[in-house]
Amino acid sequence: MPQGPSATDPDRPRRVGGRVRSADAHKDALHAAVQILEDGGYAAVTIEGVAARSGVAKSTIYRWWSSKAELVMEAYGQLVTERMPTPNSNLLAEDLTTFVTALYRVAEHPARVRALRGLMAEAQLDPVFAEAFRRWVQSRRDVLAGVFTRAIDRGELPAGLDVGHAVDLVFGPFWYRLLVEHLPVDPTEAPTHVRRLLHGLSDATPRA
Amino acid sequence: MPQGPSATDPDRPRRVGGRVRSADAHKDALHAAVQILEDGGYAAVTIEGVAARSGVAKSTIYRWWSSKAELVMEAYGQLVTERMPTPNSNLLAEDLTTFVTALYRVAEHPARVRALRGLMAEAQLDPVFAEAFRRWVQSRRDVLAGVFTRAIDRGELPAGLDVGHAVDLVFGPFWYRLLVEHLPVDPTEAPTHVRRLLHGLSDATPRA
Amino acid sequence: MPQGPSATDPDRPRRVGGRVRSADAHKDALHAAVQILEDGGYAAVTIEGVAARSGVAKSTIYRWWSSKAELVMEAYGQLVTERMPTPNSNLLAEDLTTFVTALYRVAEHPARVRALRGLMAEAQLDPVFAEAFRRWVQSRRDVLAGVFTRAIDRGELPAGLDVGHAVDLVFGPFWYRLLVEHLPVDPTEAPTHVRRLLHGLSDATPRA
Amino acid sequence: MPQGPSATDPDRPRRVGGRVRSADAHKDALHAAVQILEDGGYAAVTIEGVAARSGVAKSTIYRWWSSKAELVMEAYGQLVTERMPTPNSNLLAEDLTTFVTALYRVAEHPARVRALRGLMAEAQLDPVFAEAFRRWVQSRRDVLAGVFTRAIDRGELPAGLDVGHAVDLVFGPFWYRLLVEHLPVDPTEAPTHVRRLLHGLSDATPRA
DNA sequence: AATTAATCGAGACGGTACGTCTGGTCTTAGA
DNA sequence: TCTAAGACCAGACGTACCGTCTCGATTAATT
Repeated sequence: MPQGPSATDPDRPRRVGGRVRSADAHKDALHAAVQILEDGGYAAVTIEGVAARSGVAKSTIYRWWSSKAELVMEAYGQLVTERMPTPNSNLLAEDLTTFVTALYRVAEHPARVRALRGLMAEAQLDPVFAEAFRRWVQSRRDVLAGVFTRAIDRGELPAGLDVGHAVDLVFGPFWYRLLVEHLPVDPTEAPTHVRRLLHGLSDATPRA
Repeated sequence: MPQGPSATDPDRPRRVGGRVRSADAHKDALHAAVQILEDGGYAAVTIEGVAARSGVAKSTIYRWWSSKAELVMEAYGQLVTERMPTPNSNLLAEDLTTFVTALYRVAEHPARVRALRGLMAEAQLDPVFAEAFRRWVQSRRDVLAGVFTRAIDRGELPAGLDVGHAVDLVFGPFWYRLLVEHLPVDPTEAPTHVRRLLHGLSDATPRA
Repeated sequence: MPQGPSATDPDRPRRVGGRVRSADAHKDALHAAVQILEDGGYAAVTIEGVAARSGVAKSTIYRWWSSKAELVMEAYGQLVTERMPTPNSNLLAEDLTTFVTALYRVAEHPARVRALRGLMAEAQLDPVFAEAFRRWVQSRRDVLAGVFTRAIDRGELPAGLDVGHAVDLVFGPFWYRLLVEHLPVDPTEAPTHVRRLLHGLSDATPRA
Repeated sequence: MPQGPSATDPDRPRRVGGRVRSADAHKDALHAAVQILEDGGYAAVTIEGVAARSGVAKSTIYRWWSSKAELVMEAYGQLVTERMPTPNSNLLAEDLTTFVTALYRVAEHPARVRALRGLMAEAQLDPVFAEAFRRWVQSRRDVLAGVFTRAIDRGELPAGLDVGHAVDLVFGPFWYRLLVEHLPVDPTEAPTHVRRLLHGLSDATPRA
């Protein structure tokens, strides 16, 4: 999503003849989707509703996005992604804290939270979309995996570390709170969480 | 959910007059819901379909459950709950390993995984259901929180531990893998995960 | 309906033991039916609604009336019937005018009109009720047929007169206007209508 | 009904874009409605059933007809209408006999009788439909009113004749017998009925 | 006084049909 | 060739009543 012109990029060169692709229709549909999402949450977004609000025909929307999730993903995924840092100091604790703080900050934007939750929901219901969603998630995971790998290279972490599990220990609790809302996601807790992660539950001095 | 007769309990006493509640209808509807869920996933469950398959009238189903999510939740929540242990040895590592292993074993039953994923999805789309779902999740969290609290009492964990976060470090990665399926949930990895949790990512000897 | 104790007569003798029929329940149900009818028209009358409004159980209503039409018929049919005269002067024109005027006066009571129209509608939809309705209609026709027969006996009408058709020429236009409402039913027009009937459309002096 | 393209006319011009109205769907729905009507009577007609039998989607039926009465009216109203003559000899008796005979012949087709009775019933229960029904009835009345008006112009009937009442004296008894079924509607009786109408009940020689 | 029988209310049951809604496909007119 | 409009089939939604059916409680007349 962040890299290169997507298949639905309205500015891509036309192949042969025919009416030129309407950049307005594309933009209008995305805009309407975002508006409805912020107004009424993910469940309120329907292709029908986006078509009505944007003035873009239903069939045109179906031509460019295979489901409302794809549409919302294009509208919001990038938005969420572009603000995430790729920290690279020479200190794991610092890199992690930077990353986790930025991650937790997403929760400060209710519309983005609604979007993320909606996308996760859609991934559960539609296997085809799940595939696209998983790819996006993986791209996010790769960034964090890089942080851990570099720490291993520097000798800050044991060579045998299960990086996949380490990444899950960061994203897992984040998503879990986002989805269940049993506890708030609070950026100020990020440093504490990072320390707990590095030194374990048994460690007596997480605030040292 | 585990405690006391629910509002839909067919055995609750009648208030005054009226035909007695049919335990069969209750049971049949739940059973049909579970069957359809296991056959075709959560999205395949419809009130219409449950009525048709169970022979219970649609109106009867609506009388007792306000949505298919409530219905599936009653059918599956209980099923999942009753298989989860409440470990209570005097060793945290042992209790945790027991709990996490049992938790990860849920992933060995594809139908249950489908159910859990569907319930989580529904919670994202329907705020009313989210409330019920959160209560169920909390009841599961409470069990694990008890394990941690007892460990603190025994001095195995620092008194200042954020128990909520500790619980999230167990359930978060589990749900995350369940929902995204980027990596398998493997019960044999449970001991490793527990050791990582207790001693931190920096610890060099998680397999000690 | 006017003659003899009906099957639903609350005063009929009980066979052996048992709780005595509740006159209140009977009265309350009829009363509620009339109220709903006057509020919202015949289509608004439902057994469910009558039960709710009257506090009489649905099963009790079904015990005494086989359909809402029977119920409305008992509540309204008698009311309509009892006001109709059985004129018997020695002058056909006078008898007819008396009868027709009384008949047309029914239209002055909107609730009775609604009831009659509803009963006629029900008779079209439910063959069983149609039978009962036809009997009631016939009892009304018999009264008028008597008027004509006596006029024939007195020599005021030809012996070969088709009395059935004569009766239809009175009730037919009345019902027709009641049901279609293309023209009002006006008691003051009764004398004119009677004269037209007796002397024919060709007659030049109906107002003589 | 006879004049101009109706709102449900499948041949009316489209405004701008959009898929063209399916004449098949229109025709199939009407056909299924007629079939069900002839099979089981008016009460057996349901939108659900028409949809199932015709293969036309329920939503499509609702797009074009607001109720089953509108649908049946379109299917049957026209059928009944087109067979009715507009007689115009120079003799009232002849015109009337022609008209009444044709009218009474409708009773020879049980399916049409069922349709007419059902439409009349619906008009009693649904005020919106009643309006449409009244318009159709009025168009039928106008034909007969024309017969009377021409007779007045020719001097065959008195100038002061209440034409509305005269029309009622023809249609009233017809509908009354159709709806109550206390006596058959017999086309061979048409001449007698016409003579009675023209010369009055008192006339001794209706068969002259 | 106990028994018996019919009533009453309440309300659950399986059903049918309602009219609405969304989804995804298809077909046209016009740019 | 593409867009916008909008009709089409499909099928689930949640609601309203239907007519039937248990229930426990009540109410006489009969033993």
